[in-house]
Amino acid sequence: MPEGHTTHRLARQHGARLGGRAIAASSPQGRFTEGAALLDGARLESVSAHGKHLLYAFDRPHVLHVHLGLIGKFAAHEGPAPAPGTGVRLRLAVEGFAADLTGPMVCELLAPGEERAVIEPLGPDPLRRGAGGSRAREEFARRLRRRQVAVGAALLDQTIVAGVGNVYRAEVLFLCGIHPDRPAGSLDDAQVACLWDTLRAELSAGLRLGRIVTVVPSEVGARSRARVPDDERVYVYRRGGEPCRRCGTTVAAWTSAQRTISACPTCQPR
DNA sequence: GCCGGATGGTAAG
DNA sequence: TTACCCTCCGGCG
Repeated sequence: MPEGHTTHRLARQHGARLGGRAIAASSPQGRFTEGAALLDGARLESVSAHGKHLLYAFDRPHVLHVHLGLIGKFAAHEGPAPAPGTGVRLRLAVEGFAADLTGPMVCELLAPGEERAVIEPLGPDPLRRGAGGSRAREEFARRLRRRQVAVGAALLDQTIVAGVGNVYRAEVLFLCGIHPDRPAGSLDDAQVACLWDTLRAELSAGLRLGRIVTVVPSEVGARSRARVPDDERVYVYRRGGEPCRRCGTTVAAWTSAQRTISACPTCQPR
């Protein structure tokens, strides 16, 4: 389930449980054997998330770069770690905790300085420190308006905003009442501000809860986000053909930026 | 048991 | 635009 809230959650968890300690690194699957050998026994200094990218700094020159992609996962094992499955690309372990990485799009070691090439192109990340300031919001607005594309496509472009995926783009556009096919350059200041503020709020909630819940709890009869049932967590994502939770209009679905997007034609007028 | 899609991204045609 | 990579899981027979 990898959008930005997932990487930031992992960065926190791994920083807390593995940081400051000597790590046992291995590649049970065998596809990262050399990298794991270079990290084995190193002390983990810090873990940081930049959009969907994770960077692990050690007391060694190389930096571990992980991108989960669509299907990558980190499984956490508290206490004695079980024997790793054959699909585990990388296990990072200390006494009492192990993190098993499967199916990542990227798992590589970067030479000193190479992290810049990963981080520099990224747009502002709504979950990074400083995201609440005016500078980050203005940077988002600048990058969004610079491009002559539909706002639905723009939100998936990691050089415009980092960490947004297919769920949050659909949900945030619904929450702001903006049709995904609106040209990004046609949005007014209030709409751009709404997008940024809503991205920050929703990704933060996802980070806190560990799952994506964008519905206002009272609208589905729940008392808090944490209590919203799994099948009522979102307004429009993957709900094409079903009635809008707000107004009952049939939710539309089509393709935008090579991915399926959904929107309510009434709540999100063109 | 097989097929296809999924919260992602790139590279080739 | 299409193909492809990575892994798992649900739907369908």
